[in-house]
Amino acid sequence: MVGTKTGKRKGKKGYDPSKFPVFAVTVDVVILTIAAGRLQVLLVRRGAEPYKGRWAIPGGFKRPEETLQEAARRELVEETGVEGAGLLTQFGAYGDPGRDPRMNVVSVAHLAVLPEVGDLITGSDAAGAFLVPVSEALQGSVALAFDHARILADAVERVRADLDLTGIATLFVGPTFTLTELREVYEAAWGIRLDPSNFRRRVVGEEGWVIPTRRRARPGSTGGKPAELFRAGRRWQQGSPVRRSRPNVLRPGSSAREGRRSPATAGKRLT
Amino acid sequence: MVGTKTGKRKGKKGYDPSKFPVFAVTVDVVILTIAAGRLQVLLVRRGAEPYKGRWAIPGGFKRPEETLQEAARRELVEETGVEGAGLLTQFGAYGDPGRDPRMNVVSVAHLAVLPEVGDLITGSDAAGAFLVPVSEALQGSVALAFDHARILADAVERVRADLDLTGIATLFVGPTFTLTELREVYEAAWGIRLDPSNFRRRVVGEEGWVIPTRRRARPGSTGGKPAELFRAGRRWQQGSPVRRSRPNVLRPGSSAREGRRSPATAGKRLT
DNA sequence: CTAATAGTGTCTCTAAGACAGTATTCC
DNA sequence: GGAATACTGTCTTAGAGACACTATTAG
Repeated sequence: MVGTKTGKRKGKKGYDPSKFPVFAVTVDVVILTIAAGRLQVLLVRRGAEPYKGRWAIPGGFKRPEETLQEAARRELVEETGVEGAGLLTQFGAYGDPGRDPRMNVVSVAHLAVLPEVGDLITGSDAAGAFLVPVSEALQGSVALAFDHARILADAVERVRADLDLTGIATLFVGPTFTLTELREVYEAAWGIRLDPSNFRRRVVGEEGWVIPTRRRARPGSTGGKPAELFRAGRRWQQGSPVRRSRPNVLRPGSSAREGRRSPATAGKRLT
Repeated sequence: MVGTKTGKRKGKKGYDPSKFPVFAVTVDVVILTIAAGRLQVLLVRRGAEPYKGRWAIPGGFKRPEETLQEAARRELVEETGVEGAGLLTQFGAYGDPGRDPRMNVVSVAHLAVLPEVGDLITGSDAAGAFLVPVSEALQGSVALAFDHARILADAVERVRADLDLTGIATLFVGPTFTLTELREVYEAAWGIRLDPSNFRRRVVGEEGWVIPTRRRARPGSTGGKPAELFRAGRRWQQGSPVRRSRPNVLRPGSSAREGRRSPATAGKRLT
């Protein structure tokens, strides 16, 4: 319990500016990607207590001479070997008392989105890094350390909201992509089906979202017409062409759990 | 420079778990309210350096035995006398090196929304608390300490986004309110005009948003029909009935600065 | 009375969604 | 050839916005 080497309280009015409680500050990085049509998270397995036998979100101590984002990027490389994560969005700070039994620590959590994770290394104090489906990590079939389940849940909530509001969807796909790949980002993250033709009209029918390359993707082993390859346009900096349809909550005559809407293929839950 | 009493680095692989850099952790609270039809922020004026002559967002040191939210609530009361801020949303952590010249500090910023601030006290180390229009604070006519201008800007951005996605609008109004009061929340925060009749239809025309009390508000000194008073319904827990119209960015033939849309009273910029 | 604010009714138009049909590949 | 995937075109409908009109107050 190193963190209890705190400053002393001074009277009832607060703290003397030169005496204050000290904390460790860590940066955690939730790395999300889509593989096999599912949202996956990169977790590390650590040997030492109190992590033993549990999975953790990669992270480590912030240093005074670096920003939070720089610290996140450094820890990411050190622990997992993942480099060049284009965007690191900070989405929450976690400081409940006792969340780490070893010390007083506040963790600042970041979200990184990648088209794919490369070769995973075994970092300094990580006994291994692996991709795990988000659904499994959240449903408890994968045991997470400390409050990391809550952090992961918040990260997923954030990415779902950001798909509505930002161009984060394009970070899940590579430099060129097919419209099906892009559509599957929304489908995997939101857990819904989107009509391919309506999706195409929304994205291609307006300038600035996607720029056609003159190339086509090779069909998979099951055949099919080769899909056109696009690059992301500048407009993603302003938002997203696709919006999550407003869920039919609290409608009289339909339960929130199973909304019975007559016009609805989109917004339909996946099974 | 108290914070430089850091732990020592160990080799090139990271930190020894028992030796780590120590930080002060502060919680800052951006208190927003609407007064005179404008979004206003509660700022404190502090006497001592390096604050001297500058305004600051209220806040103070987190203690190890409390959560971040508890710390925010405590500091809020101590510094401004504001109590019962229903909701404290955390929206960011700030840890750039040197952002506070006195020590290594990471600040976790919170957003509080109130229908009105009561009597403002002069807290422990605050030389006074005052309401300041957000526009003035952001345009620099009010000098803010450290990186507080950026924190405030992030807070405003967050509340704007939350108006779309959450029931935060109801926190700006009292336990009962008129539809005009509610509409003015969106108008003040988004800086747009909304059509009163369409706003009414959207909010009243669907169950669960507002519950009529049988009372009416007294008109102002300029007369007018007395407005019906409502309570907030449960549905605000799921979202908002009103959505910001998608800004017409990058449309061919219209600049982002002055979109010339034929059908548009709503979404029109305020002057 | 007039000015001001609250509230109703109705029209138009856009964009989302449903879905039938065509094109091009793999096996 | 058939199955699978990509893409096009069209119809329907919900909802946003515009706006004319009525209702009720202060002065």
